[in-house]
Amino acid sequence: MTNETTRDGAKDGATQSAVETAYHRIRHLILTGEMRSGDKLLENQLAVAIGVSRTPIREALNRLNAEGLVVLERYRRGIVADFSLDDAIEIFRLRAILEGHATSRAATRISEADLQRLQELEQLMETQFEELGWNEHLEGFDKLNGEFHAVIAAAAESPRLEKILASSLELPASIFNRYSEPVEVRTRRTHAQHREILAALKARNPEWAQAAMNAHLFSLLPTASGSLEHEDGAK
Amino acid sequence: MTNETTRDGAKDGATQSAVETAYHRIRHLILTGEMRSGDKLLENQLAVAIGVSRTPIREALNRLNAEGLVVLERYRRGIVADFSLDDAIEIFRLRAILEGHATSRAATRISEADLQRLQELEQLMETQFEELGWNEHLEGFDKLNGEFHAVIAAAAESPRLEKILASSLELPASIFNRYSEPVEVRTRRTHAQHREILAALKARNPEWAQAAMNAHLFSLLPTASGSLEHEDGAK
DNA sequence: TTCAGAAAACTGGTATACACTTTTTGCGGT
DNA sequence: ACCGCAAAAAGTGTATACCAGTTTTCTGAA
Repeated sequence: MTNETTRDGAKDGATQSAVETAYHRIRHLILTGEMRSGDKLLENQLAVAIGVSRTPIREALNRLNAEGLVVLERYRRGIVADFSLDDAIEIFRLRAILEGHATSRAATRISEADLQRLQELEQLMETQFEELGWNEHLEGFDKLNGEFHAVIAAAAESPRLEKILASSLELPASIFNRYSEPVEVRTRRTHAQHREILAALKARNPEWAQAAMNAHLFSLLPTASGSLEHEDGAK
Repeated sequence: MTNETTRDGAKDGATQSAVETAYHRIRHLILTGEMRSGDKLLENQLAVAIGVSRTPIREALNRLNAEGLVVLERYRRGIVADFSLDDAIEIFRLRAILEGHATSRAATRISEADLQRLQELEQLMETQFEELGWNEHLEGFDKLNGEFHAVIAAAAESPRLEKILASSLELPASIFNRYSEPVEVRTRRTHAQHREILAALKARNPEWAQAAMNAHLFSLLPTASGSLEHEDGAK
């Protein structure tokens, strides 16, 4: 995306460290599906491709390994992780629990500015969808959708919760699409659900907000249902 | 501890990698309180102390940073993280949610052998307590208690959940003791609670097991209560 | 084709060097 | 004594080279 040939090139204030660059680049390759499950991640190759030395590449790969996006085994070259249906189910179950909790907390803490931003983001997603149709809106949609959920996670004011959601429970888009219902059927529902979450947050109603978020997440991966029943056993 | 002068020296099967060694050593220093909040972590110093080069030390520090035990900022030397009361509350809240869920799942999945092991562990904790009294039993207790919770987490058969519990929600013992009730008051209650959790697991009752685990965790940090009420709003 | 053994490729780790920052030190002025 | 501030020292971030231990690929014979 950036036109740098050698190293940083950002004339902007804070130059990113080499690890950060490498980390984000590789992560992006995996999450967008440019690299698929099982693809080889060679340190030297990545080093020249990204324009840094092996050292920061190794750190980046280790981070991605810890996040579960890359599989590293001693003396073996790294490969892009594979996600079974069970993995996807597990991820969505945990996301439901944690993001539900986050949304509940956010309901009583979120600022007016963030509410505004959420509305704006949902608006953008909907107009983009109208303009671009079903398949071409995906790239932009993922980014906006990601920010939508990230704003809520941040509003929960629980730094560890936010970090876990951002770093341990990601699923590459390509994998998600493989297991989820087709775009055509989920898109409209997603917009409606986002609006409901937003309404619940505006109403400052934690229970509603949590329920709406849970419904949203479970609907994305139908196979993952049948567990929230357990959740209220704690009563 | 080991008498190695240069490198590995373990004649045992799988020699640990240098990063693993460094990671576990430093982590141990922090969790046991041998290093306290704010203490400096110098790469060179650790390198010679542990007997590896700077490279694996850096990887270890990065991991500990991701886990929240160490604070790293660019060009600044690392320091042992500080945990405020709010941090402790957050950690216990998240542990309650996640470990509660894990216990619920474990109830329907745990093997007889693991149940046996749990009983054994609890037995050990109680006899050690009888023999050693209140203060001297702590070192051993922490280890046994850790395994008790780890066995349950593993029995939930949710690898990401297990990893999160093991790596993102740890609190150094010294910090825990600062914020928790004094040992004298919590020890006996803990044993009773462990027994109840065990009973619920044996009864294969997910709701009971989850509730018992939640009660256990919240009782350890009284200040963290007042949030589970929200949890069943999802009904 | 299949398989074993040799060759190549790759990772994990060490050592060294150097740019860029932070941290400490020391000095001059008040 | 205390401040401010510049110079020196210490420390991290990255590059590079090199080697040992493994895995992966290649090659040639059965």
